[in-house]
Amino acid sequence: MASAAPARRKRKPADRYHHGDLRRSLIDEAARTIQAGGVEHLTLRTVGERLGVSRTALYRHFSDKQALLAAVGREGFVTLRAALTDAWEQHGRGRAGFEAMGIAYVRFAVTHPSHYRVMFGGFVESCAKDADFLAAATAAFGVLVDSIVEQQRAGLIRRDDPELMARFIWSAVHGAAMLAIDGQLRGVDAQGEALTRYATARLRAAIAAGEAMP
Amino acid sequence: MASAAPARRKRKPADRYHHGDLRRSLIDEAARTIQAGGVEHLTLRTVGERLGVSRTALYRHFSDKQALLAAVGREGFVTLRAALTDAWEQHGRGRAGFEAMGIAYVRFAVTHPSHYRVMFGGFVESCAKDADFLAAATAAFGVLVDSIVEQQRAGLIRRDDPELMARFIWSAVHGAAMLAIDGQLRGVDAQGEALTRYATARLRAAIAAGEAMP
DNA sequence: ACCTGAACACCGTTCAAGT
DNA sequence: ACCTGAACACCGTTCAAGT
Repeated sequence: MASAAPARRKRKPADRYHHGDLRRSLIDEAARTIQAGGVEHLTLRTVGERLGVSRTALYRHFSDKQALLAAVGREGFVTLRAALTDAWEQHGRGRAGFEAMGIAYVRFAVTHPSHYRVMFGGFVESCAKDADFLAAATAAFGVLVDSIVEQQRAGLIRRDDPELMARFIWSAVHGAAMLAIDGQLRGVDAQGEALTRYATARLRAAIAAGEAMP
Repeated sequence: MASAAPARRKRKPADRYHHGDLRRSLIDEAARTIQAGGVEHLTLRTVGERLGVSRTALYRHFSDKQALLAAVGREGFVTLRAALTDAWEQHGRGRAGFEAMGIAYVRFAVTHPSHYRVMFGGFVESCAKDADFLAAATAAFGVLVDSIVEQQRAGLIRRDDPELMARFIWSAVHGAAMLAIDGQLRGVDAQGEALTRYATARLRAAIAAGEAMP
């Protein structure tokens, strides 16, 4: 990353025939490229070149470009899940924690826009194809569902179907994140902070405890 | 569209040197291809071939592929705007109309998933580049803002900043649409109907008239 | 003005061959 | 097992040339 001379690869340890952990390196390099220039700038040739490896070496570790993208997306979901869990637990697993989750979610999207697009943009064709990708996404979603169940038990929010509630909340926050990323929020509030604040406040009102709706 | 013989183009009227309205045909054909197989299946060569035209003829009408996609996306926003206006007006410009707008929105996305993705997927690079695209998107958004202002005047909903309220509502509905398109809503409710119904009901509660929040 | 055809600089992917 | 190098079938885009 910080190496200045591009054509130099003559160090002793790195020059062995077998690359240390090429799979890991490929994912990292792909993620870096995507973060820097968007998915459309990711080419297998460049990523191989940057790692000092043939452009077909990748096929030992991934079935095709899609699979590499799926792996990148999967890691995004792992990171997102960690961020959500953190927010929820650091803020007392209650109303404040729930709001913090929403803010953390949008912040993740805004700071990793291209990564976020790989996760949701449909680049991973009918995600169902990649089991790992789907599992990571489901796990991230699970954090939200769990927090909803917990709040229901504490009498903080309505007792509607937790899955349905989670989808609704996710929709709203995901939508805010997308609008922020897409630059639809021009001028003031380009980062979507005001929108996120307003959205979490209104969502709280929307799901406040009351009679259940079966 | 219904022509069976592929290699036959010898009819008298269609054989003139100048194509009738190539720009229109290009947009239509591109939209058709996208609807059928997704954006990634759109190639300029095929679209030209299908119209019986050189693959470079397109450059007389669009600066590049991006510009063609922007035109397709623009038309999507025009259609969406019409659908929203219809729903709003056909259902009495009130609470029912507002709900109908949400349902119409998700229905548009679900019935034109690939088209919807072109509009929001970031394929049109930092949409700001294409003025027509942006104008059409803003116009569609305007229908929502107008309906909010009208409902505020009628005392039906809170008097928060209409733009902010519109962004919040849009976020929620856009998010539901994306989840439905992405196939994240597997099994039951694959079309997102239950989610949309629940979302509109909860959103109504979220923005119900009350003390304003400046 | 509008369109063509050849050419250019790229892609992802395959496959026999190397170590 | 892991990687290479040449080859294949594609792209979008350009540009001189045709009508």
